[in-house]
Amino acid sequence: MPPEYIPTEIEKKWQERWAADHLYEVEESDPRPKWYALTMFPYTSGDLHIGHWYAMAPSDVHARFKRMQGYKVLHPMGFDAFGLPAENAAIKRGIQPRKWTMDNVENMRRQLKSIGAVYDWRREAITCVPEYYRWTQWLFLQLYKGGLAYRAKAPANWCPSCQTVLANEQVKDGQCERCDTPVTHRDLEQWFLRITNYAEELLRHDGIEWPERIKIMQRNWIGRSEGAELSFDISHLGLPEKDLRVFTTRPDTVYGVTFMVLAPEHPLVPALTAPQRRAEVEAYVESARRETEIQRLSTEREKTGVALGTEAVVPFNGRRVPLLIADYVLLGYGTGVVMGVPAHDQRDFDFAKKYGLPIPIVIAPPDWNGKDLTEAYVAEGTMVNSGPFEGTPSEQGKAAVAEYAQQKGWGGPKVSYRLRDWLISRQRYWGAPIPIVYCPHCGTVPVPETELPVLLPDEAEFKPTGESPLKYVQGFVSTRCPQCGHPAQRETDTMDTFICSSWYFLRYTSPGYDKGAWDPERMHHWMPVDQYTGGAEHATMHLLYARFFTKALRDLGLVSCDEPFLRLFNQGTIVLGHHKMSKSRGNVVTPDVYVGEHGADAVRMYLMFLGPWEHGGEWNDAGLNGVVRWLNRVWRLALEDSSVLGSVVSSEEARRALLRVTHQTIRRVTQDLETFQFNTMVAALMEFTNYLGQVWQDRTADKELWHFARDTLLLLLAPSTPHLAEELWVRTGHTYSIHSQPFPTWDDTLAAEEQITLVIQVNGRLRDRVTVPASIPEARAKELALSQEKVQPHVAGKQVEKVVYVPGRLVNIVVR
RNA sequence: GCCCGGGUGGCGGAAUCGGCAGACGCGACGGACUUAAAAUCCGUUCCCCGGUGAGGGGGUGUGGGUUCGAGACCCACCCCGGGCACCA
Repeated sequence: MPPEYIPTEIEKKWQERWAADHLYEVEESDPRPKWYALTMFPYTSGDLHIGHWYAMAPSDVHARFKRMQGYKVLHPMGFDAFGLPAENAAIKRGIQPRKWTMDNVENMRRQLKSIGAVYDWRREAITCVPEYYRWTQWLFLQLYKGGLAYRAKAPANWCPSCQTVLANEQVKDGQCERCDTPVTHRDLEQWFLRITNYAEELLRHDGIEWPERIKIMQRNWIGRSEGAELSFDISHLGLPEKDLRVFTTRPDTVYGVTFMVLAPEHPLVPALTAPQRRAEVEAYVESARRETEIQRLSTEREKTGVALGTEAVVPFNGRRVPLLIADYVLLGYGTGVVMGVPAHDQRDFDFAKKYGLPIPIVIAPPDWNGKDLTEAYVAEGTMVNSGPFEGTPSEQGKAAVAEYAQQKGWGGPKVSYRLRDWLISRQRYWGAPIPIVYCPHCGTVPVPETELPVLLPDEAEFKPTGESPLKYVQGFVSTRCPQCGHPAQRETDTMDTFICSSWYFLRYTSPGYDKGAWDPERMHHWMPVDQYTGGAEHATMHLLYARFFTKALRDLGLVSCDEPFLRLFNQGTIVLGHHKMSKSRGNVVTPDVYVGEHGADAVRMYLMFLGPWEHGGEWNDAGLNGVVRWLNRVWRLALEDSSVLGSVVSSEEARRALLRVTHQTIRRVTQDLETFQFNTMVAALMEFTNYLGQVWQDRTADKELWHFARDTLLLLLAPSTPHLAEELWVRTGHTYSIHSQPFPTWDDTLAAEEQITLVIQVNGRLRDRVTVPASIPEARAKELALSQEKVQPHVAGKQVEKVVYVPGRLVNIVVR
């Protein structure tokens, strides 16, 4: 009787052995080619759920596969540890955020180790420890010195529940990305990073293999529009500003402008408001400010606005047009002012109808009969009532008008982006303090690098006041100006945690390095990341920020690559009750129970077998049994006493068949691993096991051949079920460790089919199948097909029109 | 509204370049072993007609089309998921 498969025992044993032998620690001096395999690090929520495993187990399998293929694989792990939940725990349960977070780290590290992954734990990075955020602050200072960080007062997205501002990327459908609370607006002095400087480069995804979907999302997010900036004269109002500039994608319609609309928050609104209009305008501005993002962005709502009582002059035709404000105009896009062309823009059309403004047609539809429009005509046409451009096709008119404007000094061609600068200030406690001091004499002064880190004080009141809790920590706020030594105050906002995760992949290359954020040589050695895996929900947040950071740091001479992540794969999400698992929602399934019962190997395998990795899906453990049963079969089969095969002389045919199936399996498994098609890889391994079971039962393999096939199975299993494979490898008389063995390679000649099933159709309908040599000549195949008994009734008495032959597949007899 | 994915048995899913639809597994049903159960092993399992056989017909969201041949390609539509959305 072979011993029983007790996963928990062997898993514990091998995990300890691998750690003791430093099996998965990688050194730069290792001469093998490098492979940097990275999985998005988890947030320190407290418990690893099955969704985390779904992200991490298959990516570890891929990393292990690369390892066996001869790469030295850097596959690090760490913790995204700053963030609001730690603060909420402090408020709710009176636990200090640091303690709450570090306890979670302890627990999650233990859970992560149970996966049996190749993580090199010496390289662990935890973003909330001073040794890490010291360099987060240092990087902020480099960006500041490079002119990429600035402070400005602007209306910011405000989450009333989180009591902090949010970046645009963190607002989804007008709601806070974290807590789904409707977002409002606040005017605050905030720190921004100039991601817009990189808009054009971020649009290009040169040299990186990313899913098309993610690239499209990023392109949509950046939102490049070509058009013109045109100026409208307001010099007659006697203000310091002599013109109002607008961005438009339709400069060809400028002769149709009949009004202009400013965003209610536009700084020129007070100056442009006529005294008799002031009360109404102020009331409107106030109501617009109070609206939530959702109300304001609703496209269903009727357009509202008020007139300022002043006018601008369209320089192209001298028309005087009224100035208005309306909340459909956004301060943050373009110049915050739009030209109203009611005939050729539906929003302007609706607005003009409501307020009784004229709607002159300046782009004639091809079949225009001179009548008024019932809706805006937004398609191409011929320019009419357009001065020197009369008769120009509108498509050409766009560039022509922009060009003309440039000559006349009324503006010119312009590209505009939807992307805004990244707002990084947060009125929260649990984050990296922004290393800035405000001095009454010297103004905004960066903290000297030698004084970093600016330590986050442990004691703070977590009252949700809308201001950073740090504001009330006197010992933190009160400081001296690094320049003049006079009493000064520290910035009390902390940084968006997405800053911390914008460079963690760089820190992994040289953990513990204390002369900089990373060791330039080691960073250069490992970067860029060869394979990144993680959820698609980060398309326009983390993935965009990390690319921006890399490019900005490259321009500051700190990073040696243009892109951080060469290849990207997005696994799907495991949901429960149609919701993403999250601790706050309370729908988490912990893997610990399954691991305790069936072992990590079975859970790893099952997660891969569920379906295509990119799909994710509803969690259901019903099929786990099947994987457990199979692994037990593998166990028993591998440990069968092969000495009983000593007398077997396998036939040449059986020999070739086993070799063929083995090599075909190596090919299938290898190709599936390379393309992340884990589910079909598992199926291939199951089929191979079934086949070997049959071979064993029939005793058709001699001992040597059996050992070859069995060992191949173990080697192919090694990335997926590392513990089981190791145990069986050693038990079958091999030397530890299977994970230092090369991955099997296949021989196409041996894998080639000798016999094929030739499908015989009549008029495309299956009538028979015959087994024939793969090399069968076309004439013979057709002849064979026509002579088949089952084919006869379907061709008898009919005219054979033609016979289609697809080599290696089928013959289709077309009859009439 | 616009832009991406996707829709295949009771379930998860497979199907290379247009060539045997349903691999692999779950579940279910039947059987072997057992005093019994668990475990294990064997068989059946898309639907309909036919006798439970031989055989035939239908079938990959719906309706058309291209083709010797369509799950895959084209057109129109329905549904589901994701992204963007008053972006001038």
